[in-house]
Amino acid sequence: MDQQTAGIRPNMEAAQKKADILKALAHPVRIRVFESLADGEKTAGELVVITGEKEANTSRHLAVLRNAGIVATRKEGLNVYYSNRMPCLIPVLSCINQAVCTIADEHMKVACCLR
Amino acid sequence: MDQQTAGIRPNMEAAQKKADILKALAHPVRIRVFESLADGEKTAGELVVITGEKEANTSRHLAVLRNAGIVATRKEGLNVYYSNRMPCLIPVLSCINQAVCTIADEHMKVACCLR
DNA sequence: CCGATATATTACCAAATACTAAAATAGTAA
DNA sequence: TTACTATTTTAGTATTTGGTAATATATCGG
Repeated sequence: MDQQTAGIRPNMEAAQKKADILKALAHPVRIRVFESLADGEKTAGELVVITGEKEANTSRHLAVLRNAGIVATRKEGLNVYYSNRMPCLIPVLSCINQAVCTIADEHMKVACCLR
Repeated sequence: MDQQTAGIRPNMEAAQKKADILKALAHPVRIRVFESLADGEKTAGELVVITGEKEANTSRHLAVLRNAGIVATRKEGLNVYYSNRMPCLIPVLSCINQAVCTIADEHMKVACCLR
């Protein structure tokens, strides 16, 4: 059945997988986490500070990123270090930011992202 | 309060906006719609066929894309034509696809995206 | 006006997601 | 062992999202 469906709608399965990655990134806390990992691994505790969220909440968001395969973890002593396992997604967020700016510019007629 | 918060956590507002764009894309039906608009505008009816979903459901997904500012609409007679208003997001989906392939390769130890 | 067609919206329910407090796990060190 | 720290998990609830059927809106051709 899966193969037949795939024959009829070849992009369905792929679209689902892409959606899974996008969903994993589609939360402000997870975006902030992921962006902050661009310059190197950080412990869960450091990420709690960066997000400004409660430990449990940050931990759950980290689990989402980990389950999606976007970040890797490494345990050292008491600490768990998180790192970016999918560097190709960094430019994606820049593109998204461009889109945000395009929309903002159209809405407010002001240049919002000069840099 | 918003400005103070922005001072403390400068990326929060931006992260929220990026998340809004990502969320708008993070659904297989919407991904398929958006990808199919890469080669030109299509009517809502054509998109219903492409998605294989019920009209009402496709329409709701189209509304999500429209509200996010990702697609534009143009009415001509009875038809509503949808078009990509954010072409910069097309390469984003290629990058996402790369990520999907990376993860798939790691999981099954098979090259999945030779195309 | 009418009926037909294309699209959008509403109302409703089920399922998924987000946040919190509390408990559990795991490592370290005394 | 006990105590302490870092992190994760569980359980609870609240909010959001997704799908469907029914209804509504809009445009065209008589």
